[in-house]
Amino acid sequence: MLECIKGRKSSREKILDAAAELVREIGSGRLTLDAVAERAGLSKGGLLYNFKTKDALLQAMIQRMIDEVQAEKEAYRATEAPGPNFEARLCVMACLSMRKGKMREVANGMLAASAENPNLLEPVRQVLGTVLTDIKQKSEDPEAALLAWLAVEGLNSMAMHNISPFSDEDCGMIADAAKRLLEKGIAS
Amino acid sequence: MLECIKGRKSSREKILDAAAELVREIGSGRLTLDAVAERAGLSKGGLLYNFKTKDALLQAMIQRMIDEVQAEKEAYRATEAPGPNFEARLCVMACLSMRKGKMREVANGMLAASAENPNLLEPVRQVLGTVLTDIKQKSEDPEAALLAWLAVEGLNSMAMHNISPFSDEDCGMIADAAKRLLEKGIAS
DNA sequence: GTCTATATCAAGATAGAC
DNA sequence: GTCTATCTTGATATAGAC
Repeated sequence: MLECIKGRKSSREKILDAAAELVREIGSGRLTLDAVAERAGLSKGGLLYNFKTKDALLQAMIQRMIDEVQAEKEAYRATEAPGPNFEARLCVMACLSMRKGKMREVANGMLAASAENPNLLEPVRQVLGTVLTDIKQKSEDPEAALLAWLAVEGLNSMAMHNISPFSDEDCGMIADAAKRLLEKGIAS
Repeated sequence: MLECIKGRKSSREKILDAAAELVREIGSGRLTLDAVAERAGLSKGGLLYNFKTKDALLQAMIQRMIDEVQAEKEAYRATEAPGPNFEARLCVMACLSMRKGKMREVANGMLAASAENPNLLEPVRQVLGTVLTDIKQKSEDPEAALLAWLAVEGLNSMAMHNISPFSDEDCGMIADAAKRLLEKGIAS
């Protein structure tokens, strides 16, 4: 949060980027400090100065993912037009934004943490719990809202594991369908 | 397929069960041959007689998962009442059945393979591709069908990573909502 | 703040006895 | 078909120089 005075990214950011990139390339369980250090352009010593242990690195990857999604959601809160199932719509939009740009890589932190030490996912657990109660309480149609949210989570999960069979057009169509479901609900 | 003459499970089955169990307990990236051997009740030598390499074990875990889901789907094909989006309904039902019993553990094979060697997920990729074209072609309402399928996949993904915030009642409600979406479609 | 060197340990795989 | 070594590699983490 404080690192942006210089034009260059801080070492921490470069390291987190490198780690997230590597997960997809070599597998979440093969993420080694050596590989991260090389990709980030410093030595293992330099890496371990920034993150005392591998768990600390993974924890930071998780936290960054959570922060980015949260920020994305709040950005949509400011720009989205009001309407039914507003809170769920924000979640869906934020999830969908994980398909593009840096966010896509950032999500790999979850895979890496899950592989190494499932306990590190505790913060994610908590966020999902909050989102669930939020959607349940604030939605005009909670069932449609949960289906839409889960659908984009499913989409993201497949993308994260690199097994998504969906083309970009498919994804656009699904995104539209999810938004329509949020607006109109399930037919009766 | 041929191992069921004796009352006992074959060694291969015991090994696959042990491996699937361990993934959730210690993390997909920490799955070691030693741990699997101990849990399965044999030595590492015995384990490596059954599976020449760790990749072979992971590949077998993946294949078993695919086979079980496929079998579940075909079982539903025989018993489910006909109706709209029939093919999608089978997929949704099969996915939902992964929440119970042995199936739940079996799905962990995907995590283990993803951690160790993402290429091992290729069979999963192919199955998902087939399911997608199937649902697209055979559904009266492809958009509703895809949303319902993705929603239960999202549910499974969270369960697989042990980050699901959904209670059993939640899951029942979501399952019902997904089925209703398949029957009635999105409101217009 | 980053580097090299190294200690320590765990994991996959092999060989051969039973 | 299963067991007990053992080989070899690679990965985390530490210590201390620059």
